[in-house]
Amino acid sequence: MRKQSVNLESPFVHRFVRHYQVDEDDLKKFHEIACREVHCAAGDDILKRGEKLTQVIFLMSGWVMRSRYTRDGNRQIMHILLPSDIVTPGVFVTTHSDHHICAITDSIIRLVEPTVMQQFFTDTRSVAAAFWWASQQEQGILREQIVRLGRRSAVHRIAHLFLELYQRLFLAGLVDSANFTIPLKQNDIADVLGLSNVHVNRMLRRLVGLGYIDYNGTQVSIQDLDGLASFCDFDLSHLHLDSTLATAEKRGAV
Amino acid sequence: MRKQSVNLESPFVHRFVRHYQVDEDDLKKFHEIACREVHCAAGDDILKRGEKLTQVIFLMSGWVMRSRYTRDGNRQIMHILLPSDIVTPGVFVTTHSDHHICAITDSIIRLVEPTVMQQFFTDTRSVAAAFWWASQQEQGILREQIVRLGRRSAVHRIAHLFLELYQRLFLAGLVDSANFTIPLKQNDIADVLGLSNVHVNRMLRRLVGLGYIDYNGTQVSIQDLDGLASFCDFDLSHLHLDSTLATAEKRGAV
DNA sequence: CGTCCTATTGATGGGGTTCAAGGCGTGTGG
DNA sequence: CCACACGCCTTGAACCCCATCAATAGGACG
Repeated sequence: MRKQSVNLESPFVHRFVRHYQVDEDDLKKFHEIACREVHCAAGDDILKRGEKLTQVIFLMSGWVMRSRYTRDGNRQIMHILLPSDIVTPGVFVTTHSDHHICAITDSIIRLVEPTVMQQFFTDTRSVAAAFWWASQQEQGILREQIVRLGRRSAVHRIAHLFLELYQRLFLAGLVDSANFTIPLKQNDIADVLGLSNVHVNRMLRRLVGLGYIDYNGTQVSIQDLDGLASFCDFDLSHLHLDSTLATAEKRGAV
Repeated sequence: MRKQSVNLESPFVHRFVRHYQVDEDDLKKFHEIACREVHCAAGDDILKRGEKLTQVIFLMSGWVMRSRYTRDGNRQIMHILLPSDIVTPGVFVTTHSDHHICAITDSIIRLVEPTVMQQFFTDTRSVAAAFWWASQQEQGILREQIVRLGRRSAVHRIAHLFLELYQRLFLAGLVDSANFTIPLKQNDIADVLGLSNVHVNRMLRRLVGLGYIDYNGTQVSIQDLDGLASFCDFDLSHLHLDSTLATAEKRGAV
């Protein structure tokens, strides 16, 4: 994994300072918190279904996924975690995980003791609020995923997913122009979107054919951001951004 | 809406005291909290998409839903709220709602000022933890909904949904035996499960034909709980119950 | 230079949608 | 008290999106 674009600062700083009203100095304290940093290789399980986790986990770099398997062996990827996301389902209550959490790429995660975390949250309320906001974002993304699966066609699902990933990478400061490296195989995309890998392939070809994106298997380049957003009925209200900030910057970045 | 079964105590008490380690006296304080109680009629909007809500809302009685509409007018019901659920997407951070919240049946909701709520949570940590747990449950349910939509067939989706609703009603003490009143039209079920109303009708008939359930449009009666659970690959780990308590009581209740 | 993994493309079939018509119960007004 | 309307359920028929099966191609890697 080579570094993408200008990412000298932590994705947390980018997301929470630039896109939420958190004081940069407060957030810096988060990086000095007592923790254990762990490097995961692509494919590593971070937390298996049924395991009980006693630490709060944050994703510093790399892509991670939450998934479930049905009895007949089909996989559903429910959510994709990007740098600056909270990996642990619950920050306070640690229950047995109801799903797998697995590294898609090589990743770096940070493990924090719940007591440390709670102390930090009481000391630094602004950051606590920011993580609340992040958790609201994840819920919004989950709900959007439900709409995608329930009421959108295959082409639209793919386009919609790409726009969401792009937007979230943008929030974390991991892309500047409208293209990004996607570490998902077509098979993975299929398992995110409830489709077959074959059909994902065909619809990807169609999106390219329509001129909306370029795609070569590892790199997604969105040719027509607004056009694609309109094509697949994408909007970003579920990310709970202040005003239209992100949209404005998004346009600026094209 | 006539009262269902033995529901003399609050659904909150039933859910959090009987199925979570909350002290009953602590939880009683929740019912004495400063609040405004509002009665909603079936069909009333509680919160429209885009509106900003400044109060924390709890559902005391009735069924409520979260939904979204796509550009072409299709509705996706993302989540169904039952008594004892938290209606407000976030307890602390109040953002603009990214979805509609609407009463399915006549309902009673309780509005609490965020400051009051925060004070209550700091005073009564055990209840704060319980609501954290509830919020984790909702996330688990959302993820389960994603699996349902992405990787299950129509019959299985319906069966799976019915079992989940039953289980949640059971947690809130709103059912005793394995049947319950379902206020959802077949059209609503279709919009929960990403199907057409026509196909929902046919698959409901099939479930009845297979002997798994009885269904007359308003009443669902599960004939073979374990058989149905096995049929549609249902398990309740996403509800984060302590041990197999609920399963045991479920069996006892049949 | 073979092996493995992923992408790609064709052919076939099925689960589910869509369109359309009819039935049934309930309420409502003449 | 009947007639009509309306909402919801039900059933049939045609069609289509997408899954499945299968075979080929194209790297990456040892």
